[in-house]
Amino acid sequence: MTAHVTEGAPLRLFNSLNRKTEGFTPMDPVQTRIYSCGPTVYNYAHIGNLRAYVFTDTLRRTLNWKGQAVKHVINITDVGHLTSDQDEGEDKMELASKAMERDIWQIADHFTQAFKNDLARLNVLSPTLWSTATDHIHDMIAFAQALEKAGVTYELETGLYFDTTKVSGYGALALTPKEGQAEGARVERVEGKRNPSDFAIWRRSPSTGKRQMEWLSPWGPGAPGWHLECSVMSMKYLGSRFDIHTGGIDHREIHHCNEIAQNQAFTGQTHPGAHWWMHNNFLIDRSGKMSKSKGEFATLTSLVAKGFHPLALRLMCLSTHYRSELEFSDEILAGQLVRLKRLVGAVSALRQRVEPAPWMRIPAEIGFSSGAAFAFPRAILEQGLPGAAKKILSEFDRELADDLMTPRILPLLDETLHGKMTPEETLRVLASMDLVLGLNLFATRRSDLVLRPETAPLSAAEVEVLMAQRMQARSARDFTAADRIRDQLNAAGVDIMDGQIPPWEWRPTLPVSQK
RNA sequence: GGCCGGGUGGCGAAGUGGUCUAACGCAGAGGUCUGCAAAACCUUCAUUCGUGGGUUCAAAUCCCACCCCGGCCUCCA
Repeated sequence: MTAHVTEGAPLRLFNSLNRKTEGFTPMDPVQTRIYSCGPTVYNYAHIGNLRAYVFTDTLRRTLNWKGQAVKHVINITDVGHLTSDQDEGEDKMELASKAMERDIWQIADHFTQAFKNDLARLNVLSPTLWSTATDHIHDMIAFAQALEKAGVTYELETGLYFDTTKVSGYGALALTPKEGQAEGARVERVEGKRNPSDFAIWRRSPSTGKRQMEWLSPWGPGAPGWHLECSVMSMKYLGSRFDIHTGGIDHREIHHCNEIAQNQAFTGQTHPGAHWWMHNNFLIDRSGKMSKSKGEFATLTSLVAKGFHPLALRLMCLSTHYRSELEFSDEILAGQLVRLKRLVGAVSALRQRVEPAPWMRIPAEIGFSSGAAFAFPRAILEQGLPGAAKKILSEFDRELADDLMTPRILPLLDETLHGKMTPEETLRVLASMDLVLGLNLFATRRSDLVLRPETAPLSAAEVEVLMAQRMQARSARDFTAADRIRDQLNAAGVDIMDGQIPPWEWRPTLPVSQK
């Protein structure tokens, strides 16, 4: 086999460290190492959480598409962290455990599975490795001991703390001056902390009670600080220096600064660990349903219950650059679903006109990838394509290479469909693009995207009965009766499409019901 | 309060000095098709870029002020 590197525009990625878009050069010429901050599994992921993994997946697929294999690690935080700095020391995991009347390990397992299931529904490829925090407690203790030995820690009643003045350039990633921050403005101070930015490495269990999750340590029974696990697990699996660390933009100012400080103290070097620190922006819901603390938030499951297919959310995420805020509403999502239905419908129509061929196996095979480059599948798909196809693919490549400009890539799908290529050429171009977009255009039929809203007043069987009655009326040219049934079905959230297969479909539920 | 980022058509969203009378999608409008619709397809849809000043031959893009929105300073994607 020839080289793994595929020709194309040089990949440029935005690095939060210097807030600049830089040319990407992997440390290992054929494999890129990526670590993504994963969820704390004390509740279901809301759709804003999920945006982060669609971003990470797009990054990873882009590297694969451009010829890089990836070693991708996502962590699962199954250790509870404080809901507040109150002394009770109740943490999210413990609270969930009480609320659901199940032990904390069951809680973690339940929400871990739910999270992985959400990612699968969004067609997010599995990472090379899932890394669970509780599997690495002793690694964390050893790491914390090393920090202690390096002289960057101090002990308080509440645990072991990191002295952020002991590393040079603390907080550089945050771009904020250490002075002028209003410590205590919104937070209860931890008594004895030397600097406002100091953070816990090990949280000692309160003397008043035992946590469900606690471990013995040189600092007494307790639990590791949240920032510790990412340093430990990324270093364990990807080495003390790796290529890219991703996370939500809310991690940029604190969590990742702390992680960098730990990495620097541990290695005794100024290198932050990862070369690129990349952050996705938030998904904004003006209706205020993105706040877990208010108890109500949109999950993928709640969208499905309204009749929205998960891939519509994926398309929605891709319609905006990952560093921009994305406005969310059911209406916007409904628009994305329409767009996706049209794309899938167009692909299906083209497939009717093309003889089955070996290359058609490629889209499905990608789903099993745990990090391999897409050089081979791309070569198969793109072999012998005409100049027009090469041109549009190179534009696709150019936009993708420019810090993952997915919003400028989506129009190329339409351009490809409207182009002058043969059906097979068109499909092969789309298949190659979909290796990155992950919209699953080839394995999905329009009817797969149509889900019955839970609030629908009719069952599918009841709809079929009414459809048959309407068909009978139409045959008898009794259009008054036929239209009455159609009105009834429309009111029940069913759209009728005579002459199509299938001849009707569910419409997602929108807040203010409209057609 | 401090520090970041943003405000582009009905909605989402590209565009950061001239090719912008501003990509693309959704919605809307007109058309083809249809018993009529729907779906699909075709056409159309911002002389204008939060507000007010300024710089420049030239600004959505640079500068200043103001208004609004988001993030971080606490766990959070």
